[in-house]
Formats: sequence, structure tokens, C-alpha cells
Amino acid sequence: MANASATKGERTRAAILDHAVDLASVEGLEGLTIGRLASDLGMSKSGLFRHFGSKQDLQLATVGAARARFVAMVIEPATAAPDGAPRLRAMAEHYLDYLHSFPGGCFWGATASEFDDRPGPVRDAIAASLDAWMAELVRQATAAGIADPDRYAFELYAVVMAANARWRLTGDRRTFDLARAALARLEAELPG
Amino acid sequence: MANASATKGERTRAAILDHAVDLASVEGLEGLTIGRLASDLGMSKSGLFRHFGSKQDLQLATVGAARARFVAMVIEPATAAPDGAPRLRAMAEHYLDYLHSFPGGCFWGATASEFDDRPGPVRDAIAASLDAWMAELVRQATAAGIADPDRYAFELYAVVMAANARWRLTGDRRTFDLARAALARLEAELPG
DNA sequence: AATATAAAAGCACGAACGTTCGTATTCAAT
DNA sequence: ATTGAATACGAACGTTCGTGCTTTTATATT
Repeated sequence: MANASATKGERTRAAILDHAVDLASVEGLEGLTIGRLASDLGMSKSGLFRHFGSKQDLQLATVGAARARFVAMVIEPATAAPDGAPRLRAMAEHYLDYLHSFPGGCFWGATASEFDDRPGPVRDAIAASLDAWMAELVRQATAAGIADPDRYAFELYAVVMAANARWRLTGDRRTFDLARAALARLEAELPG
Repeated sequence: MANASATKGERTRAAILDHAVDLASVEGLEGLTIGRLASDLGMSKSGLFRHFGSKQDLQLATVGAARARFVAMVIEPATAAPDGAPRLRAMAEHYLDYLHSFPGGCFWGATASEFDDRPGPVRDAIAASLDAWMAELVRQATAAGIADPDRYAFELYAVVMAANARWRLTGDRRTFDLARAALARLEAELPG
């Protein structure tokens, strides 16, 4: 939510980006067109465009907004739990719920595969966000006393990513049951 | 490889599709443009277009060619091993190697997330191919005596899919070490 | 209330896309 | 050698995209 004391331009910009994240989860960051975004928000292409100056800037700002949403929905709420195993459990649960905050499934699932072969700042921003998340997972797995934290973080990421992919393609919510069963197997690795 | 006794049109069509699969692994099935495909193959847009009649038909044919490649590289070679655990091991190994047969990473990883929110025959074809693969994994996991074959198939798919995604984004081949470690944990579940 | 500034709109452009159409070339069968 | 079909080409179309320029409207400060 944008700061209420922000200027009108800042509030508009925040509203644009909030919708841009949702739209990109459906259409991708390239399929996210300025015209579509403008008409969805009831404004003109040029009026919206003025806030960014280029489509690439819009894409970069959208990646930033998506990252902010991820932090707010997955990382922040889990800070209540102490480092290590409890934090890992809390993050994994929020991680799965987070997938439902998009109309088109996980923003990162859609955009990472879209930009992995498109060198440039947008790709770099996506990669940096995901690297930061992986690093956080490794940190917590280490704190939890896991012997091979890199492998553990990789598996946890893999399960959630696949849950998103299979769910979006089949429409079958039972996919999440499979994902939870897989996560339970990972939790069983945690000491204590 | 196209049948050598095929007509010229059939050979051209096969060559187009072979390149289309590679190109789609980089640009996606929508980013796969007819002009780019034609110039890569040294032919005219209209000459290429004639073989399909619409872009959607080209996309559908490309999905079919990708599926044929998957069968030839992952499923076929593993049929030497008997059903159950040996077959699962063989398929998993070929599955990882298969990722390197594309210039832009796994065709399915790129196209599934691209089309999961685009209803239509292309989406249906992609979903059907992946469903068939999941069904094969479940079948072999069942034959191997796994208690929850759906969960097992899901995890195996998740590991390879995540290996592809992380590898494409980081460029780090050590990702495959993590994937192999994860696959080893799955193999450890197999009886015998 | 007047005025300066920020925000949004209107309009038009050049490029790229899928697609169509008419024509040229290749190839096989007579 | 002649014909007819299969294959390919080149130019053009209508549309959509990102972007720039100019004008109008809304906001905020004195």
C-alpha cells in the first residue's frame, strides 16, 4: 500500500506497479503492454508512460514491486519465528500461500523463464531477486543444522516452483497436496 | 531426422520444426516469429508460412516436434531398462541430459509458463504432453513399489524443472550437482 | 483566489508482426 | 518436350507495439 501522504504522482505510480505485477504474472513482462496496462487502470497510454520513460524502466520497476510483495508476504511474516528450523517452516508455508496472490500464478515462475535468455538489466534484476531468496533459504537451512544447505534450499525451491507450474497447467488444487507431502519430507530432515 | 524418402516439402517442414523447437526454447512460442525463423533458415516468410497456414498451426506443430524429441531422448532410450526402479533411474539420467539439447534450456519450462494463462489448443497440447510424461513417471514409480507414486513423480519432475530454471538463470553448472544430490535422495527411496 | 508546477491526455510516428496475393521456379509424370 | 502441381518468393496489407510532441487539466503553494 502506498504511503497516504505521498504525492499524487507517487500514488498513481504505485497503483500502476501493483497492477503491473499482477498483469505480468499472466502475460509475462514482455507481454505486459503499456496500452493494456493503461486501459485496465482507466488512463491513457501517454499518461502512464510518463511515469517511467521507457518500457524497460517499467519492467524494472515492476520487478522491484514484485520483490517488495514477496518480502512482505513471505519473508516478513516469518521473522516472528526464530532462525533455523522454525523460520524455515514458517517461510515454506507462506511461500505456498504466496502463489495465490497472483491472478496468473507466481510472478517469478513466469518471468524467470521468459528472461533467462534475454541479457540486460531486467534479467539481472530477476536473477538478483531469486539469488537473494535462495541465499536466505541457504542461511536458514544452515542455521537449522542441515548438512548440505545448498541442496536443501534447492529442493525447497523446486517443490514450490513445481507446485506453481503444475497447478497453473492442470488447474488441479490437489497439486498442493503433493507439494505439502514433499515439503513434509523436507521437514522430516530438520533436527529436533 | 526426417525420412530421406520424404518429399521435398516434408523435408523442409521437418527442418523448419527442428529449428522452431530450438528457437522456441530461447524466445518462447509467441516470441518465435515467422520472420526470424525464415531468415534463420534462409527462406522467405511467405515460403515458410505456406507450410502451416497460421502461426497457431506452426506453434502446434512445434509442440509436436518437441514432444517427439523428448520421446526420442528420454523415454525411448530408457526402454532398455525393465519397468520400475531401473527404468526410473534411466529416465532420470536421460532427463537431465535432455536439458542440454536446447540452446535456451528446456522447451517445456519455457513454454508451459508462457501458455498456462492462454486458453486454446496450444496450451492444451503443452498440457497434454506434460500430463503424459507425469503419467509415465507415476506408472514407473508404481511399478517400482513406491507407496505414494504421485508424490514421487511430482518430486522427480520438480527437481529437473528447478535444475533447468536455476541453471538458465545463474549459468552455474553446479546446479546439476544439487539436482543429482536431490535425485539421489529420491533413488534412496526405491526398494532393492 | 492566483499562479506555478505536476499529471494526464491527444495525436502521430516508425517498426515489427501475422497474413494475403500474385508470380516465379522446381520437379515429376506423361 | 510439355504440362500440372508443388514449392518458394517479393511486395503489400492492416494491426499493434513503444515512444515523442504538444496541449489540456488537475494539484498545491503563496
